[in-house]
Amino acid sequence: MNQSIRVRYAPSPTGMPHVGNIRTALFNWLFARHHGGTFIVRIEDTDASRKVEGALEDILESLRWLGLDWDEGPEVGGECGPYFQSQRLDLYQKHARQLVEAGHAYPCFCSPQRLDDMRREQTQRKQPPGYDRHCRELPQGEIDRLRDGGTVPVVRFKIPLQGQTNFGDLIRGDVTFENSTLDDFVILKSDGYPTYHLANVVDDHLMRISHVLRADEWLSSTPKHKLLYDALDYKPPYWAHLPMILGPDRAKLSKRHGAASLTEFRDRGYLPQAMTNFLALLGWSLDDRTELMDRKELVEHFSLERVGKTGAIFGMDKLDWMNGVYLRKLTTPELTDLAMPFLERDLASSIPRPLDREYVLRIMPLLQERIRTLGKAHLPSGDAPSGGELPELAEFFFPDNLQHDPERLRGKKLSPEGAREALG
RNA sequence: GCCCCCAUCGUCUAGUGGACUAGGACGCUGGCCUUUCAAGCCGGUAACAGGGAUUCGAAUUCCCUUGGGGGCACCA
Repeated sequence: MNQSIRVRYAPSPTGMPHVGNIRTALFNWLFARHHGGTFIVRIEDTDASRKVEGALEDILESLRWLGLDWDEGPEVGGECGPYFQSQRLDLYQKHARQLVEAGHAYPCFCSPQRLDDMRREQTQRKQPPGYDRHCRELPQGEIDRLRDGGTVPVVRFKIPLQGQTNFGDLIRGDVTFENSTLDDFVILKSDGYPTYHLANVVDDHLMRISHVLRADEWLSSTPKHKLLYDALDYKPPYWAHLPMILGPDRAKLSKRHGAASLTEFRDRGYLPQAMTNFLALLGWSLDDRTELMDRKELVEHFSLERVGKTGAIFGMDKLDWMNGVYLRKLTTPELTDLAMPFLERDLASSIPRPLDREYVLRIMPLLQERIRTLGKAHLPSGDAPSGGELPELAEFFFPDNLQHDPERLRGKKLSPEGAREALG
């Protein structure tokens, strides 16, 4: 047991986790398991307004589905709890206060209106948008006056006016930012909640996180975090920014990419072992030929050194192929058990329910070698069907539905009667 | 607009100065097998973004250009 390796997956419950989010969770989990370390789940719910009902359950369910068990976090607790940031507000407030007292942060009374106007003007003049540090050097008397006047300030971090901030990244190498390009970001909002930056740094330190494995999109906020660690006199963790998973249009994965949520893949009939294997190969590889690996092999071989730097498009074709491979690895009874709920759900309604498992078991060998998913796509987004959906292929063997089939089957010689005959 | 990151087949990738006439996989495609389809097996298609530099020798090192992505909120 390596006591020093502690990593976390820190999702925000603002929606369904997509494959990019879960790939990050997977890499953290693989890294922890490979090193005999600890995998922690922490919920970053510091924005009440963006909270989505059911998102938390969806996140945990996605992790469970893939078998990514966590050692500390929701439902299991742990010595560094609570694991919901909304239950740790006093800690962040204490740290914010401490930073103000040490001269690393300051209260800012600027109104949202003023900030908005300022940004709009900067953008118009094609200047980089950023806070103008209006409140950075307010005299104490002025601060007291504004506070007494009822304005609740935010707390901003003081970025050094000169110099540069440098940090190492296990995947990217050395990265340097000019401090002049960073602005005095908010660490504590006026409602008393911390922003991501503060909460993240405070918690990673308090939870003794050794390695921060997160998506590339965070790279440009890392200098802020580094500065925060320095100001707090905390030792920063090792950073490893993972290449992003992109949509077919090469852009960051988002809601409009439809089929990206994990539970949706589950509902369409993808196997968790196929999903895990496929996701592991997005940004990581073992060598020049090994592709099919089970959970145990992935844990055994995973290493940060073999994580790439290039963003990867989430390509459905290969996932469909791989799912078919895993489907074929199952024994026929195993497959039948997994398939029954999907058939009950997706077979034409004209076929009487409940389905006869014995019959399904008999036709399954004919289906197993050609299916790619267990269910049908139900996609409003209109994704192209994979062409290997079990219910569609299985309908051929249910007489009630025969009249609809002839065109769909490429084998023209085989009659439905012949098919049933072939079954013995 | 500014800052940061990245750059090998359509896609996922191997490759860390010579073993590269650039390897594997998906996809596409030809064949075999097979009563059909599929699966399986065998084969084919297809890439080092461009330009300089370093070197006896660059996919591999450096610089520039171009391209792509990400970030720049009292969101994470």
